[in-house]
Amino acid sequence: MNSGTEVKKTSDLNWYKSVWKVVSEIPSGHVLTYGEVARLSGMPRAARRVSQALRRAPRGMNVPWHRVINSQGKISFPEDSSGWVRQKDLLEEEGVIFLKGKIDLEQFGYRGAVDRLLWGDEEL
DNA sequence: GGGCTGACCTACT
DNA sequence: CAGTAGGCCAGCC
Repeated sequence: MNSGTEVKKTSDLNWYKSVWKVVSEIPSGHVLTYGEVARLSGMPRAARRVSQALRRAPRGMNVPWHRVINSQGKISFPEDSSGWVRQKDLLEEEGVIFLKGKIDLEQFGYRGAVDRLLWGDEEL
């Protein structure tokens, strides 16, 4: 039999797949934070790892990486980078609104979407 | 094996 | 609301 060290590697790859799946489930016009994706993937403390998983995502999978932002409601790229512009453009095309460079997570985040489904727009 | 890095998070000031 | 500090996890040198 093989040693247990190889199992760990498989486990990591398996987790990456979970991340890609979770991100792919994000509906258009909505966003999730890295922390939420990490939690939904079964590793609440691995928010940092999510960014790396997204970078390693295969092109053919069509993972909507742009729908993942940081907990401040902002894009986690440097503002002078092309990635920042690209992500902002993609989100705005889906109807996401930037206010002072930030996205209102109560409105476009997962929690906000659920709240509107349950309560409507009254408690805004 | 030790230390640095990163598309991060939370808590505190 | 903005800035700082400590913590977390895995990949890379």
